Amino acid sequence: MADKRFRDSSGKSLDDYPRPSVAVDTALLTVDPDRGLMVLEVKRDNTSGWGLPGTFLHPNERLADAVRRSLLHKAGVSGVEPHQWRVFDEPDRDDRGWVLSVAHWAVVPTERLASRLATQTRLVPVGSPGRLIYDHRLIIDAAVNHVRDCYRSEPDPEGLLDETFTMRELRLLHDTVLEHQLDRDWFRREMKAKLEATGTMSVGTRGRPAELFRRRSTPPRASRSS
Amino acid sequence: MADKRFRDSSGKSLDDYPRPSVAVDTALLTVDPDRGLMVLEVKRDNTSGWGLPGTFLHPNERLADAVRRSLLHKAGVSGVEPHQWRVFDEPDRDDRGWVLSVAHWAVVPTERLASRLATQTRLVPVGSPGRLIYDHRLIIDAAVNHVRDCYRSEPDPEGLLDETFTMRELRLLHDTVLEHQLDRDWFRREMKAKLEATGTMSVGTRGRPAELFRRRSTPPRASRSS
DNA sequence: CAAATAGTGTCTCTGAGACACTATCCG
DNA sequence: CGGATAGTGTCTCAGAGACACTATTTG
Repeated sequence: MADKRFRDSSGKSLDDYPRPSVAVDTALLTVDPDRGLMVLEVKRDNTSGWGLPGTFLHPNERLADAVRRSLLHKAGVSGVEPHQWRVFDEPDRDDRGWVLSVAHWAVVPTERLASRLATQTRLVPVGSPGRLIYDHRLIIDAAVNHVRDCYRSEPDPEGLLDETFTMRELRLLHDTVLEHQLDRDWFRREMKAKLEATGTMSVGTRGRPAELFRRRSTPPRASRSS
Repeated sequence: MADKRFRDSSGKSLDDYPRPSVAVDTALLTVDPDRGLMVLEVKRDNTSGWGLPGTFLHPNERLADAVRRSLLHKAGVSGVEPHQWRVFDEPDRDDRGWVLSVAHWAVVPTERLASRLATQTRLVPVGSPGRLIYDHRLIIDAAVNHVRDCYRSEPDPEGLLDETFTMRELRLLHDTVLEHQLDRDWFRREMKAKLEATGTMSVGTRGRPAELFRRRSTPPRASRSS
């Protein structure tokens, strides 16, 4: 990249142009077994209403780090692996000035939200996110589409289940994400090839014990710690 | 978006943070019937070597407009509908300072490149783009993958052919883009349902005249992002 | 034992892909 | 006419989906 090739025909270079502010906004989803996909919203300061968590990019900060910081500070949520979506660049989308927003999405197991700031945040079904500005509704919809796409063919790609799980647990999760019941036989055939058998069996479950599986040994998503 | 919700816990607001420079870089592809997918590179000022065309975002400019401007000024190419890909945000990726780059891709019919600045630009096969910096190679690869994905199921979604065309012309284009010969029968069955028949026939072609088709009347590409 | 769930075998029917045949142009 | 391409009909075989049956647990 480097060098002067960005000088335009009038000879201007890097420092001659005003710069936009850059922000990140994130649709953080989770799965409620009963209510389906849920999105986290945060109370907006000095305003009535709710919105997606976001923040301005700090100097030399990575976008993914800004996302994690905003979720931690605004919602008390950690252990997030954000996915970048797209940049919103309408010049007048923010009345404070020229602000580009890089939209992100992420999914976490519901347990990760146990620590969330109860008065500052709320979890609502993705289908009825309340009154939000245009951008934010698009981000939620894109997040939902992405997650559904992922869960159509891969076993729990976002790691919402524990390390090992039964076929039934996996299928019920996919049922919830995709909002319709998947065929039991097809699901087993399709997913078995993409999982590792552990050899051990579930105990204490109703009915015949089921074999426990684990995700194919892709290093189970780095930075999953605290 | 608006409002003070971006103030962080220390009460800082929009104007208190240094801002990054924002640039756009574009992999502009075209199809050479003999050499396959080609990418346009521009000579870099004050440096030996070639790179993808790019520019800094002007005040209040849309990203897509910056892409069009850079392609027009640096390569003499017009009529481009850019697709946004992703943001490169490594803090030290540019040695002039903190520069975010929004990568884009686009495809144009080869005729559009007739006007290009011959000494300033070159067209090279996507498989051997020469020595480029890391970012740029990724952008080219992503562009190629996107284009191939598009052409797997939809008839000439990027509008590389004229308004009407024969099945054969369409299939040869897809063959070139996908780099393997598609089955004639399958291709016809699959694509016919997604095209409009014109009723008129090709003339002057070798063999039996073929029916001319046109793309389904979707308004021929309004500004789409993402 | 009844209910619930796991695991496996098998049947069917659709649709992708392959092939074949006819039609119609150019030279 | 011969070569090339268009257009359409038909055959086959794999795989999705449905169904059935057995196994093994809990209550």
